[in-house]
Amino acid sequence: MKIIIIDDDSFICASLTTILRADPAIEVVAVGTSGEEAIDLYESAQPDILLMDIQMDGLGGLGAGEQILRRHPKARILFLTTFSDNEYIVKALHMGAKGYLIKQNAEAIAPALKAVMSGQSVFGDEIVAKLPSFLSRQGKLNLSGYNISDRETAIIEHVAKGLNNKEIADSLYLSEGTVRNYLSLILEKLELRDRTQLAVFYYQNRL
Amino acid sequence: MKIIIIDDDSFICASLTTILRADPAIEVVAVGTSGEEAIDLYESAQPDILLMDIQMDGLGGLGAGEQILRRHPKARILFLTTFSDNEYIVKALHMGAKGYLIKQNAEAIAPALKAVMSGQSVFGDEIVAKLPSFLSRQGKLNLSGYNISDRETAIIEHVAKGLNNKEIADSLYLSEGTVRNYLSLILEKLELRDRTQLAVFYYQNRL
DNA sequence: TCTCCGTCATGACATTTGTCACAAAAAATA
DNA sequence: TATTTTTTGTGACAAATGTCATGACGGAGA
Repeated sequence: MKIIIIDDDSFICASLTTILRADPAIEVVAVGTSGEEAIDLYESAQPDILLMDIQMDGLGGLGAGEQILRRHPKARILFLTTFSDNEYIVKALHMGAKGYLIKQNAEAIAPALKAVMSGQSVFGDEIVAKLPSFLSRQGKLNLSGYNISDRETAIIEHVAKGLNNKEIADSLYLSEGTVRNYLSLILEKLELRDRTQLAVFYYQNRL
Repeated sequence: MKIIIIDDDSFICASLTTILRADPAIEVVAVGTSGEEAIDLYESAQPDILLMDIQMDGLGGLGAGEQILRRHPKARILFLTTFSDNEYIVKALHMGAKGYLIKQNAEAIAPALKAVMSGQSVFGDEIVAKLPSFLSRQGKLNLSGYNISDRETAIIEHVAKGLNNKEIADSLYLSEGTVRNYLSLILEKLELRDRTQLAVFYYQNRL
């Protein structure tokens, strides 16, 4: 498979090239040191995978990746990084990158390339470990340990949408006073003070 | 590397075994058809990687994975799935699985196993494509379009912790009245009604 | 059957919250 | 210097919120 390597540190480029050339299945067809170069080289060499540092001067890995993907939506781009920077991870995921690897363990790059070649995406473990903290949507509330009824759960979910007592009452066909009573009970059970703390609790305990 | 295969469909087990045995680097040391069996086999065979269907009767792949990871935090578990179910993806990520593959492309499993063995995590492209929708925005609050000052941002962050006006005032060395005025202004700018809606906004617009 | 529990409700009350008008002090700007 | 703007503050007010006492109703279980 044909690979292009992009890294603004030419020493890293050389190291990667040497390591990858040791694998007969991998052919390094071009090496570059900037995002701009990555775009040109991608056009001319048409590689199977583009292996690119994410932190570079000028356009940077993300910018170059975006432009390449705009022209070639099926491009396989694998980002390399020294540190696992939260912001980059999220942007790379949004962009449609095929992976995000830590430079350190160089011997892991060849297997990663093969996995990408076979249609998967590969992420360094440090990267994956950060993902759960980014996810907050979906999933039910974790109310184990507390004794919360269905009705009460419904109230909690409405509070977490930002509804006031009147709106919750209308929505659930209850009187406003009943909603207030439920809420008072919920707050006591969860050891919270007010509806805002309940909303905070909700969003911090979703999985 | 030593692999255990778990799938409640014994035909799939057989197919996977055949495919993986074709690779000399892979040794299938055990095969099972339930989550309970996975736990026993993991203990007895001590594999490098556990390849397991996520949808099974009884304990299920997630339950078995949780129990195994509790005993062996360094266990490498790779989930297989027929469909990419959102809830499973999120739970698998939280659990600390090393990957999540679609069963369909069977030839991709061996490369994935090698990437996992070398310390990466591997996800099918259909899975990765769903991730961005689970993440919201960047680290800080996305206040573009609104004109929110530093002071106001500080108030917002305190509200999002569940503090009341008095507590915010004490924390920022302001009078309670001032905090109320700021909050009133913030709510107007963000077109929200009360502090609970502000907290909800905060948690839905950050990552 | 009786009791307990969850659901639903009302009224009263104190507190918190959000809004508004107004203004002093400090900082930035002309 | 004169002027705006920003930051901070007060007091008053209505509405929303949270708590409490109290009770009705129905179902599940002892």
